[in-house]
Amino acid sequence: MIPSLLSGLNPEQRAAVTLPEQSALILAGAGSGKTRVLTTRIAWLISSGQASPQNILAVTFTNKAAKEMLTRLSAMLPPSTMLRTGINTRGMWIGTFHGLCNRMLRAHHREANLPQTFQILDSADQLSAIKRLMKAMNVDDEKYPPREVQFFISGNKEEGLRASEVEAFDPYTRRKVEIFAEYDAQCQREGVVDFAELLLRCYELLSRNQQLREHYQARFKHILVDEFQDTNKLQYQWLKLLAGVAENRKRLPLPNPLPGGEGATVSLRDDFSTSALFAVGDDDQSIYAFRGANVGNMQELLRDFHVQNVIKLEQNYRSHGNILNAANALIQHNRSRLGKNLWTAEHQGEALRVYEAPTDTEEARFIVEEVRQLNREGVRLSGMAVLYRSNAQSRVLEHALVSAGVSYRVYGGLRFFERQEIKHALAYLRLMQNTDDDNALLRIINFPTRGIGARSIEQLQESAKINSTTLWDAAARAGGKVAAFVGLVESMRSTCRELPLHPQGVGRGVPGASGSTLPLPEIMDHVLQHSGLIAHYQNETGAKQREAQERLENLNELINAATLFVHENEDDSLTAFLTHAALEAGEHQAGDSDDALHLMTVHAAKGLEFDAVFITGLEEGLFPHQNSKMTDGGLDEERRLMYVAITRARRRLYLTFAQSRMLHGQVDYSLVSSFLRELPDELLHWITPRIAARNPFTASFAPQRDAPVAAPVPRPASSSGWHAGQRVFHQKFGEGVVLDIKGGGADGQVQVNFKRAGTKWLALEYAKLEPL
DNA sequence: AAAAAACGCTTTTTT
DNA sequence: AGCGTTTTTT
Repeated sequence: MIPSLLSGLNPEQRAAVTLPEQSALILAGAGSGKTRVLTTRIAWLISSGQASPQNILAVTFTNKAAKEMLTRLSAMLPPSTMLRTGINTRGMWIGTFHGLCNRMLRAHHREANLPQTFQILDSADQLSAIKRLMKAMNVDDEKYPPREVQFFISGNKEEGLRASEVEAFDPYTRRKVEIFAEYDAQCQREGVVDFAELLLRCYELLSRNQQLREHYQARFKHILVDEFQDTNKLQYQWLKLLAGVAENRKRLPLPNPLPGGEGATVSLRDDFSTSALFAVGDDDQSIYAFRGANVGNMQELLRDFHVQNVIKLEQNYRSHGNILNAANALIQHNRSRLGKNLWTAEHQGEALRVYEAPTDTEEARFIVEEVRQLNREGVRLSGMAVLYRSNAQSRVLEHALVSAGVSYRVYGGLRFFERQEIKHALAYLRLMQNTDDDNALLRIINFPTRGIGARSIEQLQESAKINSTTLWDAAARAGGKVAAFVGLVESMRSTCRELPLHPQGVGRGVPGASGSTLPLPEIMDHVLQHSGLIAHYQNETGAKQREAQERLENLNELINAATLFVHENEDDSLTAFLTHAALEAGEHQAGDSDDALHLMTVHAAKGLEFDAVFITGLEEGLFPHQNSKMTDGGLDEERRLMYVAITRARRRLYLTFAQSRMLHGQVDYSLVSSFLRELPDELLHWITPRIAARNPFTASFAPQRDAPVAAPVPRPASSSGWHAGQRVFHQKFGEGVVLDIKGGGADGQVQVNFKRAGTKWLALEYAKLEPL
């Protein structure tokens, strides 16, 4: 049985899977069988009797990854085994950091000082809560942009800091700290937690409650972490705490000298942690530094856990040689890597195809053509992916795909549970369940409109403030239309009867709330009908009718989602569903079975693979993104992103870019991405003429001149010898592209986007621009 | 109070 | 360009 688990693994993979019960770091390159190693490790621990499912805690970054791990595990631990030894996957805890923390907080909500039915704020909810608070505090939102405050709060929480712990040396920061503190107080009053709070609260729960901490430390002897390079400081602290590592060396120096003195022979693991941490990651695929991921955790891990076992998985099973070589060549431009080079036993395969389009529309058209051609040649649509840096780029692609009749699916972007109509519907449910949720109340008190205007709402807020109660309590004391609203929610609540507060056991799934509750889909249906949401959209006419129709379909889909949820989950309570909606906003997708082309951002593509991949918009300023150049190490992160993109492809890879692109409502002209230039020439096959070898004056997009032979150095003293989109060279600033021209003649100016120096206005008279 | 129009702001990536 | 917010109109 065990041999069969290990068969087919290469020596390194096998070594990783069968490591002794110690902490380890597995440096797993793209396509090196990372997930396989992780799941096989778990299966091996269990089937060799070293651990029972209860001893396993596995952390992933996406719900999708968690699900896949579970699926693979059930396949690895055959049913017969499961029956004979009573093994199933139930005892394991597998999920995202947020999911696992949520689970712990629900189980110990009392100890964590939370209502059992606490709600989770997504980023948008959080932002509106902050805006509301700032208004109440009379904070100038010009001086303190709510987005920045949100970033400040979440950023600090992800560093493990509460407002009281943030160091503020200037008045500006001090004010933000005040808002931070007030915000937390407001969340506490309203019984809601944001994403970062889930983690921080769980961390604090474990660190303050010795009994609980020891319970979980004793239980989870094996902690396995996927995508370890993406963990932030707080997540790492959480892992250390759970694994029984002294969480803060500064305050809590390491374990007392061992009995027997320095040379005592006690196993290392017992010294530094109570559990074995098995971390799998790839520093080259760290692409979430922008939201606090700390690659440095890999180094810390080696130290804190005294890791002796570092195993590199460098054999790639996914891509052809040329693709890997390109990836390797690119990533070598990054400094401070742990060092790793992928290789493959596969043949070189074909060269990477490079295409330069005059416009983004043309780029899209080309891609669609190639997709169709490949499809005719037998490549399934679902085996191909079009990747882009930012979501905004999908529009043009979608347009081209629609007109060509190619079926496609966009991943990410506007998520199902983030649509307005869905959030409205969920807000009713949230309010019914937790009347303290002011966010939810404000969202729906006048939607659909029921004659409660800004004035009345202000009065409610006043009254709530004076009596220091929630808005709901204030509303309950009001009369007129507000009273009618309160009555409406009350009546919906009593019909659905989610009232009984069912106790939740430690670490156990919660069965649906006793028989007194209406089934979830019926609750949903009832609320949609009686809240007036359905009627509201049905009554929509004119220009908005189409949109309303779509919203109605989405609301209908919400009922389907609830039905599906009830079927798939043991805990089918309303709370569980609302949690699902907040934590897995992107999971719900209809029509999974169709063969459709994949459209997604590069970020979203991590962990996936395709026969053919298109990396689009390879333009300086877009990919690498302009903003990345402002931040330290930003360009390196962009390069890792490109590395991720390249390594998604199995057999064929297209790299495309456009000279001009409609972005934010105006046409942008950019140079080709520097990443493209970092790839070795011999790996590239230019479908359009290669840039470096081309004479710009003969290229299709170059200015058409009447006398191309004359004037080798055109001094544009005369009117517009320049046009937007033209490539130029400047003595000091180097290469650039003309963006705009102001005036003609001697005092004319041109705006140029320089590759190195950014965008500048130059006087034509002095700037000796040369065409390129 | 609701709808329409004007304004202006952003717009990288996401659990 | 699209979206959310604010102002104006009905």
